[in-house]
Amino acid sequence: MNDSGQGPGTSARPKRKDARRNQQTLLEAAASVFVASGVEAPVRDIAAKAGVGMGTIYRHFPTRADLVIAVYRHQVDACAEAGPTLLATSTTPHAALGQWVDLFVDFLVTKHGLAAAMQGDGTGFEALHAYFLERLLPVCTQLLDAATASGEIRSDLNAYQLLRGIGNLCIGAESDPRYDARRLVAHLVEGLRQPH
Amino acid sequence: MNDSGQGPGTSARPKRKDARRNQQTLLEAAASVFVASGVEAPVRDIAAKAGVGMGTIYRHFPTRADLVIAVYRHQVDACAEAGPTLLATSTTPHAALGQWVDLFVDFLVTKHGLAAAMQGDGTGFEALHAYFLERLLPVCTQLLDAATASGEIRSDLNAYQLLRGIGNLCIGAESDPRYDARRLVAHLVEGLRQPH
DNA sequence: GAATGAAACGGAACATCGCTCCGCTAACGA
DNA sequence: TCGTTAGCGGAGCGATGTTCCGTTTCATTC
Repeated sequence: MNDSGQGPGTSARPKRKDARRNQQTLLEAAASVFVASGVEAPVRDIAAKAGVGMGTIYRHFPTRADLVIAVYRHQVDACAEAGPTLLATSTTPHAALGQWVDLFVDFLVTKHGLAAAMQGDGTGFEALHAYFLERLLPVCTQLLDAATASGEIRSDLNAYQLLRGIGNLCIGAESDPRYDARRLVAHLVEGLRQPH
Repeated sequence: MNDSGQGPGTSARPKRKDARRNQQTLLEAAASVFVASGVEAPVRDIAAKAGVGMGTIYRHFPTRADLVIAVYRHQVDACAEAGPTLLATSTTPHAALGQWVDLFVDFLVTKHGLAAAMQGDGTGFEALHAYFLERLLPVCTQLLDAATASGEIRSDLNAYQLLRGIGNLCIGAESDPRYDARRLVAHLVEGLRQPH
């Protein structure tokens, strides 16, 4: 089930050479523009950077969210796969959870505007939210369950709420030196130990 | 310094009767539209609801943020003033902090999109962010200092980071039944007790 | 190596925003 | 009453996401 759930944009590889090349060019251009201007950069900028027309973008990625997903798919997958690994190699489930959360936060904080887009306020990024959830919710659930079972954590918080809380805490972290999302998240995770 | 820092939009009351009436009408229309469609509702909708032209809105409130501030000024002020009161009447500073945070969260969660707008991602709501900070940062600092002095809290988190974290956690809370911002914030505040 | 059908492209065009500008209206003081 | 001018209204501008369709280019067939 590793590659079957691919969303639109990267699922069926196009037949024609130019189409495949354009898709690759677009992914690279988008990644570059995202780094420079954030995830909410104008679509025109990405098209210009890639040297293609608007229509080409929307042909390959019907939605901006699809493009964002395609760009970050590998990293999200890596984060998802790190969960079980950490659980197996860490000293305790709680330590594994902490390290995994750090991984996730590092990912979000270094992607300009990604956290904000992910929580989508009707800006057309709902698909992005759904994708993150689909990939990371099972992993987070597994880690949380393990930590709960080991008695290290006593909390009525489920994985969805934790994930969402972490995502929220990361919003705007990349553009505000006074704000340290990592520390806030650490405090939140620390709070899991106390019941209510 | 309580009323001197009033922002644009409500400071100098206009001379002409129609202008004053329009300002009042606009505030009511805006409040109504904010409830129905959220804080990010199109300016045109508010103008239509108030039965005035676009120019009239921007004459009274140079920026969308100014309008939002004007609409919620009273409630923000009430929240700010509740801080010292709670500190005086509560059993412990930590209890006061908890109650005050609950107040703040309740306010944010019941205002559609306000939390998201407040953290402003360059959508022109920076003034809103600044206003909240100006009003609430001193109060939060006072509460946090008191709780720290009483030894109930040991944390290197400053008031800005706490406020911002709370604001972030409230984003999207009003439109997602699976997400309970109050509980997340409670966990965060609980985490303040643990150093690092 | 043409011819041809379809896939893919490009960018003009449309809808929707926030916000500005300026000709016109009507409130107010003399 | 009447002139001044604060205030009004909404067309218009620039930016943005998205769609649409005529044109180009590839892959296949003869």
